[in-house]
Amino acid sequence: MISATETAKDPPAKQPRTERGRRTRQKLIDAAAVEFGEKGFHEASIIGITGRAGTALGSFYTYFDSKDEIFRSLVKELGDMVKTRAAAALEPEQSALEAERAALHEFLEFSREHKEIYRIIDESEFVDPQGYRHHYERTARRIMERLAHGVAAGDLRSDVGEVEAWAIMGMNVFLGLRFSIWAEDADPIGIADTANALLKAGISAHS
Amino acid sequence: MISATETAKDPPAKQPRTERGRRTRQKLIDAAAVEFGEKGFHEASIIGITGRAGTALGSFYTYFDSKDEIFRSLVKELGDMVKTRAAAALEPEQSALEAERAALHEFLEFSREHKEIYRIIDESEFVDPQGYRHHYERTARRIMERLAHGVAAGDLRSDVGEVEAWAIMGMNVFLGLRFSIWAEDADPIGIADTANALLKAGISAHS
Amino acid sequence: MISATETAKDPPAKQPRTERGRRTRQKLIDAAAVEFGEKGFHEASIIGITGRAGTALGSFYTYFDSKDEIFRSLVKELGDMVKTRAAAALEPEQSALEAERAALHEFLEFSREHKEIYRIIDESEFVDPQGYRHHYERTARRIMERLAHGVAAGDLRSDVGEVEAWAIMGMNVFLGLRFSIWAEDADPIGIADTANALLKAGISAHS
Amino acid sequence: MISATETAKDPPAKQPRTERGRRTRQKLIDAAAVEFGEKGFHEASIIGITGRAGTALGSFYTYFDSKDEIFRSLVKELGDMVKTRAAAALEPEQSALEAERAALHEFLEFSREHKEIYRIIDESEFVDPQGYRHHYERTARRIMERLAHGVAAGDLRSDVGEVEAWAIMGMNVFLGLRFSIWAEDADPIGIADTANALLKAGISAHS
DNA sequence: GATGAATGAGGATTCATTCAT
DNA sequence: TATGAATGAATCCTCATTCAT
Repeated sequence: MISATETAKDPPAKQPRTERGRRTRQKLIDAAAVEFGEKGFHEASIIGITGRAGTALGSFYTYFDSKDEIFRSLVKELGDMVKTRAAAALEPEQSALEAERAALHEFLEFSREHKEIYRIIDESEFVDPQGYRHHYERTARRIMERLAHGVAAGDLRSDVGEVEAWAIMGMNVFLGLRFSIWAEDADPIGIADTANALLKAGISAHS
Repeated sequence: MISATETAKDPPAKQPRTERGRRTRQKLIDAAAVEFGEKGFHEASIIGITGRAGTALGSFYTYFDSKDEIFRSLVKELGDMVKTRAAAALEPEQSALEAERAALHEFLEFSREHKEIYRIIDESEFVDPQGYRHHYERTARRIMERLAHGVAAGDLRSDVGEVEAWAIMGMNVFLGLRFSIWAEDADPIGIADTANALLKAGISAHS
Repeated sequence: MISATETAKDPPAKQPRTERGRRTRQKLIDAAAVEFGEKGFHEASIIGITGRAGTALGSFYTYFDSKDEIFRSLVKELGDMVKTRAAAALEPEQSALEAERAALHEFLEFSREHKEIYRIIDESEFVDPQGYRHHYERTARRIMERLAHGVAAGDLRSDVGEVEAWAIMGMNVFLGLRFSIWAEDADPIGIADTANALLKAGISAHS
Repeated sequence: MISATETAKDPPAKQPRTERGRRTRQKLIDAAAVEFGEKGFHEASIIGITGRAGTALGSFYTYFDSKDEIFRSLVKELGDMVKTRAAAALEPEQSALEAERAALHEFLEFSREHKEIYRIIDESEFVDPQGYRHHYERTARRIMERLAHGVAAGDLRSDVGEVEAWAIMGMNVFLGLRFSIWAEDADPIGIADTANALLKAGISAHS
């Protein structure tokens, strides 16, 4: 149902062969994150990227085949960062609900540090549809795995599954949009607690 | 879920004076929905739109000032449709939870009929950022109003508020993405029921 | 052996729909002949072509999809011109040898008027290999047909065929290069007579 | 037919000092023959050449000043090869016609072994126009000298001269194109015989 | 109103050549 | 000598928009 593996073949790409090359490539990726985050894919320009990176225009093509390719690299890198950050926030003995609270909290913090992530992931729907879909499917899968653990541990209702995973992901994404990107007018911990209360017992008065 | 976005000042636009003109204009709007939905804003072209509409390139500018303008018109039109549909699905005597279930169910059905809506609303983030933000803020506000009703009626916990509204909107949007746009491998009624159970009592085993 | 037909499908191309458009297109073709003849394909530029044609850069793309395409159109046009001119020079009652003399003479004259033809046909070997091959194969075929007539009429030896056709074409092309393109230091009529004497009786002293 | 083109001043070029260097240089020349023959001058790239040669990009400039220079070196090398081959095919006591037959036959064989020669010589028209012209003028001169010998020996008509030399060169080049490069569907000996019969007595039935 | 030709700013991309290691 | 990263000039092509008919 949900694709089971990371894309088999990362494009072989032009991998730098020296340390100096590796550094230049990274400068370009970082610059691209800023440029794309600020202007969006279509308004962004290679000149803008290399300008920010402090390299010559041509150097871009030493490391990337095209504007599309660096964008895709960026989407993947951001996805990896989210995954890493989320994983780091989890602790072995946590209950399923505590894990979701920690994951959301971490995501809210991460989004505040990397505001560009929303525009880049959102725009990947048009620039790199496969990467876009992959991003959300892998994220949903991670949530499902956590939920499955919770079910196995007896923390969660036994019928909890994919629908709940996508619902949780949607909650998280929109809470990030509202409280990390558009305004920081509420404490991430409070948001995470509130959302967690919803998950724990719903919103009904007579639970 | 996805509602009309009225940009502050609706420029009076070039209104057709004759019936023939009105028909030509509508043909262009319909063609634009297909073109934008299929290709996204930037890949779409005026030629593509007029080609589908069966009019000459120049005729486009008889009715619209720019590519941006027809895009915004389209967003507005789609928003109006959803608004109408959503309103029709609600019933006066419904409880707050029943209203949310009905709203989600209707949205899932609508999304299946108008798959282009996701791409168009999503892309408005880049084409008409103000409209994009406005769209979600107003939708969240509408949900908040329903929740407030529920609180007043004693159906919902008294601390339910903005965070829950955004969480619900996020759930709905992502459930639509997964189960209406990407695949129709589950029954909208079942999805709506499952999501509603989450809202009602959470996912914990010991509620 | 030698392909029997003109290429089935001339690319549909962007045909002008008005008289004005037809004129603009022709201005571009004429300008391209000069530009390509002067600079060669790779040094030539679209700006150079539109500059000579007196049109805007973008107008080029109203009529041609690419630099390659106009080049190919040109190769074809030149090939057609050669064919037309050669045909016009032939007369019904001519003997085979007289026909060859007339064809060579006409070609020498034509080459003097259209010196760009050599560079363009020659460069088509690299830009439009199919067109290049097609050009010489169709020319050889025409010569073969004339020779076959001559054989049938009893003017020529009965074993005359494809080898002789290619030999004659080669003679003509190189005589044109030497006496029409590089220098006009001899009279086309004299050249044609001399070459025709070779065809008639060879160069041996004891024929 | 295709002979060495010595551009007025052979720049001393970067001669390798060591045996290892000499070998690297030769690897580059060989690789260039393949690359240019396959892609033509403009489509060929230095990276393509060094890739085939198995050297680093930068090493190219240790041995050649530019892409043009290696191209010219290649033309010269090919020319030297043909010159050697042609000379070896001629014999002292041959009649003028026999010499032409032997020269054509040898050229047809050589072209089959070195199909790249056509593309490289042809493209020199654009890359090294002086060399191109020089090449054919010198080849024509060589044929003229052979013809002059034949006239002196009484083998050939006394009015045979430059026109016939260019005609013969053209025949040979186009027979090579047709029967060595494009297809090998006929025996070089047969071709040479047929062409020689034309030279000997023409194509007329009543010679 | 309808038509389609004309316009030109704007940007991605290539690749020969230079240079630091 | 060998290596491969860095450079940037050069140009093709797109397409929204304007305009003449």
